Amino acid sequence: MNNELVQYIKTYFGVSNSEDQTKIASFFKLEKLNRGDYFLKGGHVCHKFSFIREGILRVFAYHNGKEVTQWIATPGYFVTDLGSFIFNKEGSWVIQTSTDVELFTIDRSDYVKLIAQVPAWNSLEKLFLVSCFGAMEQRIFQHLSLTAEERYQVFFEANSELFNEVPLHYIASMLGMTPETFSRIRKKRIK
Amino acid sequence: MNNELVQYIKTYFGVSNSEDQTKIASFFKLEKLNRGDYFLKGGHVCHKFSFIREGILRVFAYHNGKEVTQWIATPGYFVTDLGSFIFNKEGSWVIQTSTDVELFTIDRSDYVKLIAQVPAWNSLEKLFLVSCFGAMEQRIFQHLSLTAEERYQVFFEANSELFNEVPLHYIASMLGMTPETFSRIRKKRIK
DNA sequence: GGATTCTCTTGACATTTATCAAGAAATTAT
DNA sequence: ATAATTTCTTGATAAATGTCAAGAGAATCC
Repeated sequence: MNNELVQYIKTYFGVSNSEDQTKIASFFKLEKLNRGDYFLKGGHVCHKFSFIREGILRVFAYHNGKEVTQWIATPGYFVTDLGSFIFNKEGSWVIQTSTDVELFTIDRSDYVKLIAQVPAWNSLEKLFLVSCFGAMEQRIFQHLSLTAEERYQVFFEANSELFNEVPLHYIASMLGMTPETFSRIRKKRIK
Repeated sequence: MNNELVQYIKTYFGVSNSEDQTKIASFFKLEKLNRGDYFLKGGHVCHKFSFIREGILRVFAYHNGKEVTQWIATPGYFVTDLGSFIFNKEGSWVIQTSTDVELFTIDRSDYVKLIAQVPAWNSLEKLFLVSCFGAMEQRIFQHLSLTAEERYQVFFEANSELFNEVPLHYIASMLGMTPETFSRIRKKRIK
């Protein structure tokens, strides 16, 4: 387990110092959730930051009474409501497991300790956030410059496995189209 | 000048320690650009991070030979190609002034010194990035859940001054619609 | 200050995407 | 196993948005 987590930490934060790796890893605890459980309920403060070892979670919010999927979080990546976790304020998102899930989780009080005990942490986390920032810029750019069909294609090429793992209307929503449009694009592309 | 910059630094990073404020401010230098100048040219590495004292810059990229505006940067905010600046790699964006501009600028070598001399910096910058991260999440959510007209309305309510300061087709592009659609929405709303 | 370019609008029309309704297929619950 | 629910597809139609073309007005250049 620790090796796995250490690997995530290396990948995410580029920690090369092995002492830091071990120290950072020691703050995270294995957490299991059942399918359908909430990682974060609407209107609550998010007190956890987790790497996903196994399983899938969906980040969404309501708009006009409908669920709009903002992101689908998969193994090897992290999950949290970042603003809520860092600033200890009410979250913007609902986060729910879509399958049974295994996480490496740190809660806020341990996170505070981690920052105190690993001086490099803030720098590492900053670099990590800059990477995320760039990914979000690209995602916005796609909405400014691509059609629904092109967004489908780009996403499919990078995430084809996911299409067998979650209801497709989650992906449709995350790409900013209705399930019907999504279905018609698929039909066209399979021919 | 310094007071102004110190104010930005307080606003952005929530620095309360006045010694840090002064120290941070001392690394930034006033830079003036003329209208039409490039802050960052396509394919180059971005070696600056700047607060905007006066004027407007546009962040864009090309798609199918057309300029797509990703962001319009205004006074009181910052401008850079973050991933390029931090990781010293080729930028994703072109950044061009839309008016004459006055900036408080730090270049990469001074940025390295700043990090070394102000221990709190990484932590401050991290918090700043988390805020930006949340803003981008919201922007994506708007593309998933709002129509062009609704995006217009939300943006107009928060940024009405901007509509007198830049060509409207920049704003149209940034909101993910054509200038024609933008124009028709305006017509409808003015009545 | 006249020419040129850029900006914005408008109309006609095409295309994309959403909506509504229905049903088949798959999954889940009892 | 059966029923209930969810997921996915399909068709018909409506609405939103894009494209192309033209022109008026404003800003900019020489």
